[in-house]
Amino acid sequence: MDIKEFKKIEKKWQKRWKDMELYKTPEKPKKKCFLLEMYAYPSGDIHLGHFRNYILGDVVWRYKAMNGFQILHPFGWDAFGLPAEQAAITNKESPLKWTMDNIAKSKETLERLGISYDWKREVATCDPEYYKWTQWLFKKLYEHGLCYREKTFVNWCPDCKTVLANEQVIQGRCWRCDTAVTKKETEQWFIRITNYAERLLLGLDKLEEWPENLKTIQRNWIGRSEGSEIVFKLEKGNIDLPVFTTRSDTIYGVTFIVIAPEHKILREILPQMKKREEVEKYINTSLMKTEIERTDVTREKDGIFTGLYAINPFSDERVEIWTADYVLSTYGTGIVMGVPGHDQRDFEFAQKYHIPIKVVINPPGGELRVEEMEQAYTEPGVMVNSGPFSGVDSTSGIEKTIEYMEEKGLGKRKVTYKIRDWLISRQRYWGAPIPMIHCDKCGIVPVPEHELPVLLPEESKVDFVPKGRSPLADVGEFYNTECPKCKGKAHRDVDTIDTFLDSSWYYLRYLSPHDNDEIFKKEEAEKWLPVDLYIGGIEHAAGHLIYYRFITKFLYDIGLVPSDEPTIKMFNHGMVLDEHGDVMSKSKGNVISPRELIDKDGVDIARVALLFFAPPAREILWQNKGFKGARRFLTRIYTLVKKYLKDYSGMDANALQKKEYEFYRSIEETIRDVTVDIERMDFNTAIASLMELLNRMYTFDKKDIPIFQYAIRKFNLLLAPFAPHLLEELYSWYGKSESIFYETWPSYDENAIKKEEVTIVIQINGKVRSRIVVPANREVDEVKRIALEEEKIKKYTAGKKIKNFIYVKDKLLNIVL
RNA sequence: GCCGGAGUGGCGGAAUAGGUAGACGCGACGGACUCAAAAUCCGUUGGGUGUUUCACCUGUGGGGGUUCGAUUCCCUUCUCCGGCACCA
Repeated sequence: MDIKEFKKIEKKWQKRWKDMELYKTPEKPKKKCFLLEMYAYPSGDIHLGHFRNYILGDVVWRYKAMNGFQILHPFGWDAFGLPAEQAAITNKESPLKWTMDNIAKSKETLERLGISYDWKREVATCDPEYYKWTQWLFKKLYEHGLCYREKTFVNWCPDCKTVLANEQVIQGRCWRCDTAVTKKETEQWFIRITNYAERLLLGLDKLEEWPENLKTIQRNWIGRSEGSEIVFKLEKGNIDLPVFTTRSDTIYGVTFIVIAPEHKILREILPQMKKREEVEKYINTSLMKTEIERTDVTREKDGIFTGLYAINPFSDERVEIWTADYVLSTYGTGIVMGVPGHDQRDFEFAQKYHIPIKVVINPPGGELRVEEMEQAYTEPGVMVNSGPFSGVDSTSGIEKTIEYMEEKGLGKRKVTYKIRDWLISRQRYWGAPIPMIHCDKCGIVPVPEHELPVLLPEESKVDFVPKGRSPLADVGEFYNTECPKCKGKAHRDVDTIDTFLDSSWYYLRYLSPHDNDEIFKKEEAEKWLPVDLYIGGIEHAAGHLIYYRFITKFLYDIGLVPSDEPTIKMFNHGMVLDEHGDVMSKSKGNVISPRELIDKDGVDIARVALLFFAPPAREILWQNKGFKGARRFLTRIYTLVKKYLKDYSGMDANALQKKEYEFYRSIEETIRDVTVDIERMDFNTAIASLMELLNRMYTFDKKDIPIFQYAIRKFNLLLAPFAPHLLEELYSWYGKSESIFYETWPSYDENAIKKEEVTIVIQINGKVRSRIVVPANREVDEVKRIALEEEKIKKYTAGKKIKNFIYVKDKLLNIVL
């Protein structure tokens, strides 16, 4: 079959489907399915990775449709973000136009790919009708005390000239431009996601249909750690120096404490220091360092003694106060107690600076001697030199010291998380403006709801070249405003919202994308939520998918959504790599565009090839050759149907001859296998089963009898989700006028699958020596008797004593000699 | 360093409540069709040995174990990929 024929069919059906509104979301779903794939960032055109993701969803749509589901299958655009602005800076293009052109192009490609989206529900986050509600959501978070402004040291990308959330720093580098991230002290907006840390963690246990590795990434990211906060006191002056520790059993071994260089307390106590200038110098050098330099594990730790002392609340001992940049200001209390005897980092630090080392835990049955120690002893043991706790087992010592400190008011039990509050303001133009107003008199005042959206100023008035402050700061008509409270002079917040807030709730806007009065209709939420299946890449595990869960929990708490988890089943597809296993990228010049593929082979062939290459969860190494198999397969079915399709008015399975009945059985088995495989998203093996059946159809010699027509018809239904255009065409050849996707998915004949004859493997000592064909369901004795009469078996058993028989019914007999 | 995932023919990959390893496809080889080639159709195809329409040996990264029987379970080790990485 000519490729042109495929393309003609493709065009024909894409048009018909559009005309008949095949993908339209039903108003009143009886059996609902909310099917979601991650929306796309419109940078140029859809790429092969997207294509793979979207055909996975498309197969599910078609399968579910044939199983009687009413489906919501929407699509949209993650349309705000830096690349658009970058295009504006480098090519003097309008960010809006750049974005809209890319959306148009990508959308056209998606339509040509025949993906089953209900385009009536399309959303784009840069649309004021959309970002109005992003701003509304920001305000809601603010109203519920989950949004606050704070001046602190934050991640700063010197290239993008904006701050970054923790999730956007990948191994010390900016997620977008790969520049080493530095620290900068500024005032920023944060969202208190840490309030939800515990629930985000516990919720994972209930997500049974989420991949285990994805949940592990989230667990690690949340990083729950149980311990206690112990309050050391500054020796002079009534200042608290709380430390967080998981090892309160080592409290008597503290010989110093370390404060993070950017810690506020350090600045407070600075005036008391004799060596103030040196300490200030150290602090400044630390702050100059990049994230990579500071977190380099191989680097030797350094620090400086402040000259001040603190008091250990357990022992009343005086300990040195140091500052060192290996201590992170954003974790725990930003102050760490140094126990060199029992923590390797503290040990190295103490050795370098000649700080005393104390043994307070002895190994079971042993005794440590400081002079002989070459490293810290970090294992459990017996507490010694620990006042009232001496002799206590160190594991239970943790609990006992906590009880003690709570009783005496020296500290308290504490759970700490690695996850940080979400830094959400960005010093860039192309995003949703933060809907807040700063008034000298009234402070921070939210923009009233009826004034939303706060529109981005026109592009012609904006200078996009980054200056380290938001471009909006220099647009007078945007900046200057009136305070909603006192009506006095005020100014707008000039930052824009992190695009991860846009994407945290986009799935909800699909529920009622054109509603101007509400973020989404509650009754629509009741109808469709939660998402039944969400398909996207694993790279979003510790970013988008955490925010997505978090915002859902928040909206659940304020009564807007019926479930506190957004998605029942999550599926991560693998990446599409080039033939050498490298990521496809423009700079490498190894990009293959979906358009290129479908121009050459047509959509159905490209779909089958991509689906057949590997299981969807695994990565694909691109192979041009692989397409040949898909092309052959689809051509073969086309040719066969064209040649042999006839009228068909049913067939009687019971009247079939033996060979025909076996053919019938193989059809029924294929129905079962394909169904099971699709349910498990094992699309590659589903297609393999269909290939097997097709091979059998080719070699089946009576192509003029009803059973063959039966095979054709079942085959068409089973293949339809994978190659929809072609199968729709073949279906129309039966004289059907409706779409094949209104057909019912075939069920199979249970009785036919039960075999009346089985092949039993005969093993001698676990090695296959022969096979016998017997009627199904035979007992061991009968099989034994037949097996022992086999010539091949006799050869082995002659003169030997048989020790044992292992029989697995209908499968195997193992004779143990 | 810690936590995940994976190692199966020339290649992509099947098969794990332990039970015929290599489904299906690519490639290769042989045959049919053809003046010829392509396409198509029909076969063969893990490696090895032999007396080569058949028989045996060997084989799922390496080593060991449990078992009548291990790609599957356990221990150990190597390699690759991914996540986190001074988190106190």
